Amino acid sequence: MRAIPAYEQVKEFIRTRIASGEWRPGDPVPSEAMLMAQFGISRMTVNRALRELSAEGLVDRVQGSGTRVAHLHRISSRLVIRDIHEEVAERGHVHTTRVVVVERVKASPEVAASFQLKAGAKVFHTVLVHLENAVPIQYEDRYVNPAAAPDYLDTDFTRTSPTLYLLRHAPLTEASYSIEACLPTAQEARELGVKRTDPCLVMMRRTVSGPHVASVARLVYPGTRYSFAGEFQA
Amino acid sequence: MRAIPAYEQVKEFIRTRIASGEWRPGDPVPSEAMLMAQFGISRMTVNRALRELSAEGLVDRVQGSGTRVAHLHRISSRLVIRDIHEEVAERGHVHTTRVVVVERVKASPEVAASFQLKAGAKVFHTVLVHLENAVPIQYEDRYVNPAAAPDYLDTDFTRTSPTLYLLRHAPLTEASYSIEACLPTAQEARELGVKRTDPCLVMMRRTVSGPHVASVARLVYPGTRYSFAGEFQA
DNA sequence: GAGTGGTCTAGACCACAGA
DNA sequence: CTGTGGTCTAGACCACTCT
Repeated sequence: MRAIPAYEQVKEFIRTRIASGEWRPGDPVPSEAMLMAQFGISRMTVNRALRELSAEGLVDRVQGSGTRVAHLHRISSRLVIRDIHEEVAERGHVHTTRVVVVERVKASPEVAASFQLKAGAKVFHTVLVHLENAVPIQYEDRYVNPAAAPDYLDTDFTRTSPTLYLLRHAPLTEASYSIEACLPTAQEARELGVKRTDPCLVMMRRTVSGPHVASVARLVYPGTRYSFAGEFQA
Repeated sequence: MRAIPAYEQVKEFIRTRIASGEWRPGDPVPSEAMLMAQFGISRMTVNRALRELSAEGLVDRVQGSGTRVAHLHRISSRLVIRDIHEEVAERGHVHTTRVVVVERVKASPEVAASFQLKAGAKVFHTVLVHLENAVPIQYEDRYVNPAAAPDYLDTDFTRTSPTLYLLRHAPLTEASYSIEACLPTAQEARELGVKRTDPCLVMMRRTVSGPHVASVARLVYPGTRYSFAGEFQA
């Protein structure tokens, strides 16, 4: 049994008033001095509560002026890079992997450019199909920079997914992605067991680890079996 | 000219060591007592620095045990609800709107359920097509809860987008979304000027404002003309 | 000048982990 | 038990806004 910290009580007090609509965007929030008196706590504690609410985007604070309920012009959500094995396991399902290609190849001009390497430099290339309860849900076509993960090809991809391997051996420092709707290529359709006319979600992802571009991946999800979902919380 | 706060200096000190790879995931971070001595500052200040790094996901703290560099199992990115007019304008392009349907209708059972209203309750319904430089980029089919925005239908949707109107009149408190790849319906294909076999990104979005579910929208983007993109930063 | 928030200190008590 | 982080206080000085 733990007491709820004072700063949490202050945050909760303010949060509920904003959520209920009692305090509307632009309205002033009681000053630190007010809240000190009202809750009978020290200013550092009130300050922490308000500072955290500000970091969460619920209030705007202006030195010399005061604290107001923020205008939620943009509410935002977190989209996370997760290991697909973990994601499937979390749904209580069985994840398996079919290995299609594992090779060391000369980089095409496009791939070389992504890695900032010379054209023709050797890179690692894997193509895997991820299955959830034996149904294909992701086609993963990935190039890996040997400088970032020299032993990548030694991995048993049926036991350790590329994402997990890379998270462990080439800690992420930065990444970028895009999500599109596309039709699958002939090979993708065949491996995923869908028709060439079935729309798919395609995520292109580029990850950076320290000084290296570590990996460039094309992840194809059958549109009929997968969606990205999330919640926004103010 | 402002001095950099002490807690920021501590954060920066730790951040650079993590980013450079000098401290790897799982490695211990100096304890609060160590950092107090090293920087010659009080514990509250060190504590603030470490607490904020923890909130940012860069370190993990365990009471009684210590602070360690976090394993970036999941790096995350912000996906933002934005007004499409603003988004197009930011690209330096011209945004226009074609109004297809503006009506007050009895809610279907599904829509009523979303709004937690009785089946057959009256709701607002709009269908718009958003164009970027005269090319359709979004088909917006939206239901709005009259309780959350009673004057919604009076809006001139060629001048104020539904998203903007709702952000102003029904401040967001919560939202959820999903993104899928689908083929467009016959009407969507016609309005967007794409073939029925052209894959589209479909975002379903549900927004909550105070006590009400404010709006449920189906946003259809031609896959050939649009993608969601973003960056991840640790 | 009065009121606001931004930062900082030097203590304190507590809960928890690990040897 | 020692060392860790979690919380809190009662002051303090400063920078800023608004009138």
